[in-house]
Amino acid sequence: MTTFADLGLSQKVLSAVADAGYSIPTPIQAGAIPFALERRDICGIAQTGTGKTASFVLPMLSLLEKGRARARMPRTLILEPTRELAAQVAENFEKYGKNHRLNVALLIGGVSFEDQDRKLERGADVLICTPGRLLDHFERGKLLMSGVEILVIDEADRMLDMGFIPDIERIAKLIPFTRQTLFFSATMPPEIQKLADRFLQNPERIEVAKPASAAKTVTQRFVASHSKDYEKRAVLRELVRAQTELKNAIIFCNRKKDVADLFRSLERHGFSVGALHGDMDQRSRTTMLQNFRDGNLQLLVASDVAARGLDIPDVSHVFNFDVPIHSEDYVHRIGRTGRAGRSGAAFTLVTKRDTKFVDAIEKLIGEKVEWLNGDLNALPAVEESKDSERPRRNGRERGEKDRGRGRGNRSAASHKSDNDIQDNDVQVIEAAPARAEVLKNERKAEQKPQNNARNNRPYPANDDSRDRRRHRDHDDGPTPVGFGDDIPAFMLIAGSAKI
DNA sequence: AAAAAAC
Repeated sequence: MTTFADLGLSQKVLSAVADAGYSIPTPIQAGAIPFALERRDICGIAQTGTGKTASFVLPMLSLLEKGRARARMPRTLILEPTRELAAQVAENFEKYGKNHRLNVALLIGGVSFEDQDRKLERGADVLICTPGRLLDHFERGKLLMSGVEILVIDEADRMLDMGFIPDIERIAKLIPFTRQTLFFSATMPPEIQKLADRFLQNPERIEVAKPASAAKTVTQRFVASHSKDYEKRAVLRELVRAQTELKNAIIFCNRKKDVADLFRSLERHGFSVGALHGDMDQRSRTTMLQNFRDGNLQLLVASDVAARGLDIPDVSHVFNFDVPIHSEDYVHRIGRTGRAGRSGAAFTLVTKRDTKFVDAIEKLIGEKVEWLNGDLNALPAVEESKDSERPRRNGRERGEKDRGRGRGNRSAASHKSDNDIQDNDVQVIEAAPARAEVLKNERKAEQKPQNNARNNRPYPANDDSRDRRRHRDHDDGPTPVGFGDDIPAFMLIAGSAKI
């Protein structure tokens, strides 16, 4: 059997790999590493979860042992489609490069130029970049690409989706054509093949089988829901609470706004939850992801920025709050669970307007997905509850009224949009006649300009009350935002004070 | 019906 020692990697690399606990390379690693070490171009067709990153990081480390970087003249360049992926590759260089003295610079947007400039000035052996920030540095004259010996283009199909190809072409023109190019893509449709032909010279093509199709290890279920957001949120909460084996979960929404809304709603309902989408500031993105990885957050509400490539081991559940519009995204999303042969569960909320996307998904995965509690036809008509003649005006959960812990008239004006979300969650379940008003509120909330400070930082970065909150009884009802469990006494007296 | 990425 092939081991890492058979691939021609340097001792320094081998020892770091051994320290990380690996001895047997994955197929893409066994296939790509020997050719990469011979300075051949590579066209790798591999999905995430196949060990693709190490298949270029390890040989690059070996090759970089000869020579040193000069100021503003990086020796190698790795292009990634998202900031998180770039950061992840940088972590791989840390891990496997611990016996090396290489300068690695992570050039991504959303963070200050200063540190990045300093690293470029000092001479970077490895640049790991998102295209926009790299070109930004280049245009500011901080960077010469004429010394680049190895270029890695990762996730090429996704780069194409995201419209990065013109940037990539531009960058490639700035690098000597004598370079070595390592090109990776999860899929190889004709337009990607054309790209590969342009960037690569006599490449060695390595294609690995898809990891065991998600259908095998992931239990998939559709869950019928009415289509209003507050109804979907209620269905989701029930679904999450009903899971006995839930360790942690990613909840996908199609839109950034819905990520923010659902995050706030879940947080207010006492869940241990984080959020991740591309309009959040980079610091929050990094913190959220780290906290989720570390187990400090149980749920992560995310846009498709988290659907592919991010290495979050051991996610027990995936919930699709929205049915993805493109069926391939469904496969990527549920691929976040059931990794490495472990079992996983994926639930998708489906409303009447989603039927054609659901059909496309079933066609793509080649099987019918079971419904959890009956399909859309079994969906009861919108419930009317007994105390519907008394629509609630504040954010108190059903059954909470005797607890003396309502939010009173707090923030009636100051946190309007937050209250709208809360109220909708509650009112509509209980009070169908209040629907007209609720709809009006929802519309108002939607028209309200986005409050950036709030959206970008769904919670204060160092707020450790989250950790305590996850141990709360989840049926406790809404938590006043910003206090965690440390609620000032005066707030516990219903309706006592305006804040 | 979207998301992602530069300031």
